[in-house]
Amino acid sequence: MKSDGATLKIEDQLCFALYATSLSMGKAYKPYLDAVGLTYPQYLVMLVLWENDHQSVSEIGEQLFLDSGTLTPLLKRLESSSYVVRTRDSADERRVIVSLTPKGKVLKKKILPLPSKMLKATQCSMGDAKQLVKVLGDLRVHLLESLPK
Amino acid sequence: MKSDGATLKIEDQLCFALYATSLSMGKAYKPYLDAVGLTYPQYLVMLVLWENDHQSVSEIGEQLFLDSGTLTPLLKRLESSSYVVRTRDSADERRVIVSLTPKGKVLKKKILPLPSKMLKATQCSMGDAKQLVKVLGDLRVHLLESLPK
DNA sequence: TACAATTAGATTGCACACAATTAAATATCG
DNA sequence: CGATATTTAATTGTGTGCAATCTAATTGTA
Repeated sequence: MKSDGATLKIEDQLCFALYATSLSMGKAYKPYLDAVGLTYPQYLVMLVLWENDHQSVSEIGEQLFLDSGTLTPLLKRLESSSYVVRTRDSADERRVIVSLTPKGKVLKKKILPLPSKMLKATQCSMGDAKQLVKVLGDLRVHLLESLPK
Repeated sequence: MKSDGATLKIEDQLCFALYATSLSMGKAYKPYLDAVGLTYPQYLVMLVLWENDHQSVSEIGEQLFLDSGTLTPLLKRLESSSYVVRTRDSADERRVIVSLTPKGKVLKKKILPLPSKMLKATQCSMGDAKQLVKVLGDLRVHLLESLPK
């Protein structure tokens, strides 16, 4: 039980568990999202827009912790799928406003059962899930705080 | 508190928490791994090899839940960084054996303090971390079990 | 021993992530 | 008012992830 070997043991590592579980989550979503032609990050953007339509790229990015290098091509793909439209804000021409199309709004109804289906797949109770969301949220905050500014 | 809106609320979603936390973990590792010229997935491969040198691509993939489409280019980059060498198994020419170079072995000593540094960044106690690793492991198993075979 | 099935990697194509840079528009300050 | 700073996206380049396909090698089996 020397600490060297134990510390590097991959099975014990929280960060690998996070990494692997996150990837498996993406795989679990895939069959459902393939059916409507979305990827998981695209689905997240749709969630953000279903909550509040007409948001700028950076507003969307703040909620998802993604930058424009990721979002710009992703949003263009969502636009070419006719789920959103991108228009310049006439009040501030630097801003691009992303809005749902009718097709994008209709999709919400089709997607509604998905979160509970995924929760079932995790085999977590609602209470377990809520607690885990909190723990993960704290973890994320701590990890981001640890970054050199 | 109608369930429709609540269910789709992104803040409540376990899967988004996993996704965002996993990405932030990668960002937290980055400054340390940049210093030795590794990415996080490359670091995982090195961990696997430090535990057991001389493994095939598929053996590495089983432990990391990654396939050859991901590993082949990643391993080639590790090879061009002189951390590993890839050689055909003469007993079974289909297999490619990945082995540590002296430089790859030396790196282990330099990396040793990293896991405890990252654990500190999470602000989790060792006990918290152990429990979370278990919860995440169960979650991963359940999610992968939910896939249509 | 032929020959079909399986296995192991490599390859290809697409979609993220994200750092770094660029460009345009707006805000601000002297 | 005009130069500078800031803000916002877009662009570029690198590195994963992963499905699908391909090729070569091995295994099983009649």
